[in-house]
Amino acid sequence: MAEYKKTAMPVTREDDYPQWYLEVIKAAELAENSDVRGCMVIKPWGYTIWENMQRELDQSFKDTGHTNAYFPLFIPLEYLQQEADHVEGFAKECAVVTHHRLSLNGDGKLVPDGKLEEPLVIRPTSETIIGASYAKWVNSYRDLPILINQWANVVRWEMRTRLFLRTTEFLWQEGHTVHATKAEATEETHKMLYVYKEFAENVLAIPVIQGEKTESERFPGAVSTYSIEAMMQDKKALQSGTSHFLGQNFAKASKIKFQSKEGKEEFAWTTSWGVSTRLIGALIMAHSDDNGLVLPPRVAPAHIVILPIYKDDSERETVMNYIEDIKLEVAKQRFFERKIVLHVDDRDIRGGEKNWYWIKKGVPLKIEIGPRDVEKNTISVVKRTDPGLKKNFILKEEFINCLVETLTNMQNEMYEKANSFLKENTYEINDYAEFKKIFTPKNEEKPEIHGCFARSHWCGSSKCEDAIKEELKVTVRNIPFTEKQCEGNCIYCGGKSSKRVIFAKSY
RNA sequence: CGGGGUGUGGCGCAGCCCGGUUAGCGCACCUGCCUUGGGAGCAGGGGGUCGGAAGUUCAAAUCUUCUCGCCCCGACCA
Repeated sequence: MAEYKKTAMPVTREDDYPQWYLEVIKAAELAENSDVRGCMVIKPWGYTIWENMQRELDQSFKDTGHTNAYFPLFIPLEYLQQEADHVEGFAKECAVVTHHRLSLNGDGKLVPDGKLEEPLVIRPTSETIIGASYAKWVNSYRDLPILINQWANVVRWEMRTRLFLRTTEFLWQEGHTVHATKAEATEETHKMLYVYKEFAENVLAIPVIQGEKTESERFPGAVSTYSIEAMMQDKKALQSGTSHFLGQNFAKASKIKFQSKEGKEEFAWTTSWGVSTRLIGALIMAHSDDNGLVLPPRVAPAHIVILPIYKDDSERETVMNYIEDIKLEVAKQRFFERKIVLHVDDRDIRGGEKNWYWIKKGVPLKIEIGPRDVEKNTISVVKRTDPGLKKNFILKEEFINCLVETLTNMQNEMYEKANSFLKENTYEINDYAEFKKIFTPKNEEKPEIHGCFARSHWCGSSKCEDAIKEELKVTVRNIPFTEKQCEGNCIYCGGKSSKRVIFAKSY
């Protein structure tokens, strides 16, 4: 079968990557901009992906001893005030509630009324409000550790927004833990980063680089911040999850104190960690192609879509009966402990249109079944991961028997493909001229896909970091755990360096 | 907050400079026929107080003033 001449997306990745990203979201019906500036409506297909992510992550959190709870959306202004760096980091992007009532004015317009004595801040993150509770709950070393997660929405008043990647309101989970010792808190920070790494790689099929953030990219108020960084198809980095070791900073701010075994009063050690709906953006940009969304089976809202083909009622009955049999067989199976979701699209629209609709939505397996298949006991199946979207006619039994294996293979292939891409676009760069060349687009007006993950030496000074950022918009994504100690010279100033870091452009 | 742009059925646009029939086109939508294994075709149909307010005029989508929204570029960011 010939390759498609035309792609389903009006623009390709090569043409205009940012535009392509928006088209994929639109075509797959993941989300849309709402009337509220900077906020998005997550549509059912997109939200189901999020639910699938939530389920997997939530299980991992439970497996590592955490439980869920819920804390208020509103934070008293004074709470936010308690930690100096935290204030500085978040103050300029906080939404503030100043009134608690609406009244009709003379013109019949609703106006805010009932001014609050103390304004309330809508949480940009919850360290302070959760800390206030923890301060009450913790008295003795016997009360520790506290291992709590919350699924919530947060608001950060951003200047410029992009669907899923940066919106004013977004959904996330934030884990907040309290420990008696520094070592235990440090361990927790790393443990949860690893949970994120495993999730990204095994469930989302996105390879990531674990590492520590530099001082300039650190969470406001944290002692150290760690991240997983993923490479998108335009070779830019996307921070996909973060874990923070907060030391005793927030414990001091919120007065989380306990009496130790030795009877001494001590401040506790805290951590926090989170991933957000941004991961959906990562998913899109890591796997999708010029025909739309491509989803790893483990988070796809549906694994299989069946398009029945018939001309009249009699054929319809034959085909639908055949499909019923397949549904029964599929219902018996599980893919990673989850029911296999099979959708039959029997809408009365043209076959071609229907066909493309599901390609754009990224369903892993698309099956067409017509009278000829019923006769021959076959089905026609197209794997979304196949670049040519080739139709394969196989026996029904073969399809049923190999279903889980097929999905597993697709999941693995997606990871391998993304991993090769990451490897092929990660270079060791030691010379600034070369560094500059690779990070400079040929077309400054509308930059083409360029750049890479550069493994380069860095002296550790934020001056060099800032200078590179200023000149090339390239930053240190993180300092990977896997980088070995090795002597070298800073890519920018030539000063001494003992380790390579990952430089890249980022979202 | 600085610089630029733009508002006309659900979406994308034309018309505006030079006021004048019933404001048009493509896509989408609805109905019928026909089709259905790679994005159909034909016929008919519904939907707009032209972002808002004031003004000029016999007459305003079109001219004037004010106002609001949105988009892009810069400083900030998971």
